[in-house]
Amino acid sequence: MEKENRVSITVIRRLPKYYRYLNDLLNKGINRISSQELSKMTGFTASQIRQDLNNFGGFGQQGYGYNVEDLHSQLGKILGLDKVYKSVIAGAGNLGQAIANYRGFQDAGFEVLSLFDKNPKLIGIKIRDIEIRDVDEMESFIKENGIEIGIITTPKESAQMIAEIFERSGIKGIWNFAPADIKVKEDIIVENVYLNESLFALSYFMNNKKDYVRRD
Amino acid sequence: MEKENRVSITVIRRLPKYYRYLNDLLNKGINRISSQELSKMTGFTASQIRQDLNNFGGFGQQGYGYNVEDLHSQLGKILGLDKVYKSVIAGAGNLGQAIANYRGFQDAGFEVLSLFDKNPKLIGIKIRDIEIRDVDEMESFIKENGIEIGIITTPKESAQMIAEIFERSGIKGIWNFAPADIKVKEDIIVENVYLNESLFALSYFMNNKKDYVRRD
DNA sequence: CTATGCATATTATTTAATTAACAAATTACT
DNA sequence: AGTAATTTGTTAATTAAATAATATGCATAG
Repeated sequence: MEKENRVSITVIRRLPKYYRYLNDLLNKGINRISSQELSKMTGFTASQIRQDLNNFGGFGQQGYGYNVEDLHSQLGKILGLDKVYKSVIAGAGNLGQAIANYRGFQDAGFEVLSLFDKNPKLIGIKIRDIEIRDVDEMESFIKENGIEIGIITTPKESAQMIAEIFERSGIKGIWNFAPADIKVKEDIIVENVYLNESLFALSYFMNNKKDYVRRD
Repeated sequence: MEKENRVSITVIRRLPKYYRYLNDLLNKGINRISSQELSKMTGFTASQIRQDLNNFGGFGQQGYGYNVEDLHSQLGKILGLDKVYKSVIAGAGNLGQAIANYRGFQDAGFEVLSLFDKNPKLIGIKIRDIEIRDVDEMESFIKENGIEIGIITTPKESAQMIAEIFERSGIKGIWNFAPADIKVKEDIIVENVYLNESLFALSYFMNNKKDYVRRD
């Protein structure tokens, strides 16, 4: 029961990409797609695509391919995008505001209920109806509103402290933009976005073109 | 000559992490480190760390370990961080401003010379001495100033158009934040930051804890 | 209603990545 | 100085991932 066949991380990281392309197809009104066509779009091999999808069940039909709408909705369920998540953002600087402003997240079911900051100049300001509150109120806000996701967009010096508030408040997942490792108890899911690491990789490839293979 | 032993992407993506930890050690005044200690810090196995580093040469010493300052500087060179890159940002919304504001990039040698937008309300405003200009001037600005890196923080609808301006202007690398695949000629390095994919992965793991293994 | 071709699901194979093992070099201790 | 304890570089073994192959089931055309 413990070690049921877990889906590998490499597969999981590809799912959002499939989802995005299926969404594009849906918007174009295309309702049928083969793994071969998906391969051309995504750059992954057809074989890999079929294997990836079969981790979660046989969504296709021999001789036909995949139904775009069905596969899109199935992947949405697998990714948990059929639910609505309540979230808060710690750090109301440009990055925090950028995330609060981004419609794409809202549309995918990630609702930002409040931003928090310690800068008195920011407190009280609203970003698209979302109020910036004092970080001292964050813990009680999270508890009272049943917030599940905490987003860290503070400088790295504050990241751990914020993470601990999240932990105390019962947050289930953390989306961390600070270039620091945060330590919280194991059952909290932490997804890091290390922008500097991405930039450094760009820099590396610019200096070592031989190692570069384009991946979308 | 063509297929000299290329370093695998998975290795390259770990280098920035090593670099970051070494930087931390440097700031702490620690001048010696073993692969085993690095393993504890980073979560990678000691064996993997030694193998990764040996792709680029033997930086360590048997019985001693690695000299922090030396390894840090070597990795910096490998990543191309010993140079200064001139860059511009297309899209002066919150995200573009966040990047322009972020000292960390500046410190790593990524200099933002200008932001560009089509919104007349933004044009002329300065972010930390960096002026926002009309996107119509972008091509000539890039050419005149020898800009090497173009950063895309526009909505996805404009991303391809911006990428084409970058291509025409002789940009060498593109850091793309728009959730869209951009098509440019093969010798331009493209590094994508797909924030929605990261968020979807977080969502997946929150719904499928069994598949989650923390990776820093 | 049947035959042909298409495209999946699934298994086998190959390739890549990770981990383990160990000889050689160095440090640190007695 | 001599010996035990470290710790690397490197090769070998193992595990994981990607690709290829193939049998099966549907769709479509006549």
